[in-house]
Amino acid sequence: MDQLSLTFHALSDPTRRAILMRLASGDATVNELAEPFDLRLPTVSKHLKVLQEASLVSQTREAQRRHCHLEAKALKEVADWVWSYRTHWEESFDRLNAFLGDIEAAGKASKN
Amino acid sequence: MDQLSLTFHALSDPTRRAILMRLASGDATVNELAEPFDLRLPTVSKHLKVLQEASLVSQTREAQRRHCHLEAKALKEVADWVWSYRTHWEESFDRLNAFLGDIEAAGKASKN
DNA sequence: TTCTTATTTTACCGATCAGCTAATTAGCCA
DNA sequence: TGGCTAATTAGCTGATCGGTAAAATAAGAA
Repeated sequence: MDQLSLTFHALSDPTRRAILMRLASGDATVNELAEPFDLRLPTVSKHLKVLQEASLVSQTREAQRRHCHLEAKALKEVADWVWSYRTHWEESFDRLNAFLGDIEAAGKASKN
Repeated sequence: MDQLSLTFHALSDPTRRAILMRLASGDATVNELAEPFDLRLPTVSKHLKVLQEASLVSQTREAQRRHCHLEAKALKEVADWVWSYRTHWEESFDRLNAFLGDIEAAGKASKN
């Protein structure tokens, strides 16, 4: 599978996005990451595996503990991909603005 | 399912991303979209349904034809989400720069 | 009305997904 | 060694996925 598909798939799960958000505030062990969820440890472990395969998270070992770290580079690749569509949402924004402009103009015209 | 999960899931398939890229260059019918792929029409039709449920594509009917249109607003929501992690990839960029700076400094020092 | 074109719906298949429990690995400590 | 803690692996389930063929729907054309 290509990198972008792996990344988008990893991000398509709310639990995995929550894990990323948690890691944005600092590294954490698997147990710490699992704590806020109503999920068994193997489930969280599996989610972490998906995030690692998408290069969104890395782990370093210290004794039995695994310290998980957010790898933002993969997120930047998503940002770059989606950014290439920027002109399209700016276009619709322009069309909306033009439409609202027309309404305003019509409103002013009706007052004269 | 929440909007972001729908959108990320829709984007996790390369065929669907290719469809979006094609639509970025202009509206197209279902048959036109299917043409470059080695896929049956129902398959493409299903992909389009996923994209529509994620609000990434809209359709308007003209006779039998369905004209598909890229809806970039959903992409902007992805951009906004991923943009909130900006500081993290800038951080690692800074760390890389600092590292390269150190190497450069060490190189210059060794020449003296 | 029948034919053709455009597209969706239905029903099926094998693969993958997210969750679970139970068992296993790995490393610390007594 | 044996036990405790941290985490993964193995194996199961039901749901969803991406693909198919075949049938149904919709609307213009003959």
